[in-house]
Amino acid sequence: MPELPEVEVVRAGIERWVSGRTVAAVEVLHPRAVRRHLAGPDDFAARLAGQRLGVARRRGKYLWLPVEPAAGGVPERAVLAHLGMSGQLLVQPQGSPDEKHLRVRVRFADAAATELRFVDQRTFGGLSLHETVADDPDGLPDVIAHIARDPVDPAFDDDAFHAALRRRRTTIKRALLDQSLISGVGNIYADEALWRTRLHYDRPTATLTGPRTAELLTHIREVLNEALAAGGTSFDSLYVNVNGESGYFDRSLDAYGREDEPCRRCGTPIRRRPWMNRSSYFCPRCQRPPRATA
DNA sequence: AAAATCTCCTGTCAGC
DNA sequence: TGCTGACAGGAGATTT
Repeated sequence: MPELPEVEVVRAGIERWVSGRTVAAVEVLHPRAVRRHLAGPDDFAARLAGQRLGVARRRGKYLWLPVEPAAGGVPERAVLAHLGMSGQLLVQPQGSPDEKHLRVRVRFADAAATELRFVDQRTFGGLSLHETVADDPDGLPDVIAHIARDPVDPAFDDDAFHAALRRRRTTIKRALLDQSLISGVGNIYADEALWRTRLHYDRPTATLTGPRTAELLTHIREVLNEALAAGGTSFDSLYVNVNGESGYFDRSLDAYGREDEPCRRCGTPIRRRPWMNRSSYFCPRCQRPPRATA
């Protein structure tokens, strides 16, 4: 459920409360939470101890903390975090009761009486330590080099995105969820952006014109920025910022989760369709299905 | 080789 | 009351 706006809210909280601090000790309470760290939980904890963490960065739904190099220069390692479906990064007072699904605890070597906690009910998310892409000033972890830039990144290439859509033999919502084409968009904001653009989720990407792709990108950016301003979207208490608070963008959703409720443009009841082991919400009048799909 | 499908995981809720 | 199954769904792994 955390998509770009939710992860960005968390990133900002981590930057404020964690960046610049030095790790004292790491406690892994569930090995699955560090499974992407192939050398194992003990190695993860040992390599992190004593390291000073730099400014928190984000690409799409991934966020990371560069490990500050001892001798200056660009970072060579970074702590990568992905929230998966239900992951939370919380900054909590030391000694406050452990959360039920606490997976990793990071203590710091300073006087601030807070610690970083990774809490994850479904353990789809996790933490890991990686080498960075050579000479990357932000310390991009090598394992996410294949993740495309996200649409709020100034370096996102709109024309290249359109060319990629034309080249692909797939449908638009699949493409929006493909993080190697555009990152940060998940099921909720894909449905919202498609509704705003009046595009059906099964529209073949090869049929999109330049102006139509441009419109879609505009709406994607708008919905992401509006959600960010609202502190993110939350349907339950699973998505929270580092202080445990939920955003309120769910009140502003036009399509997602609104089955049988009237379309805010035309009044037609919003429909839900099973789609790729999840759901697609759309207005059957504003978002007409493509003519020639099988 | 690109595209589609499978799979991991735990909790909630509807229905009986 | 308690069981069952559907659903939530990101993204790497596997299959087509």
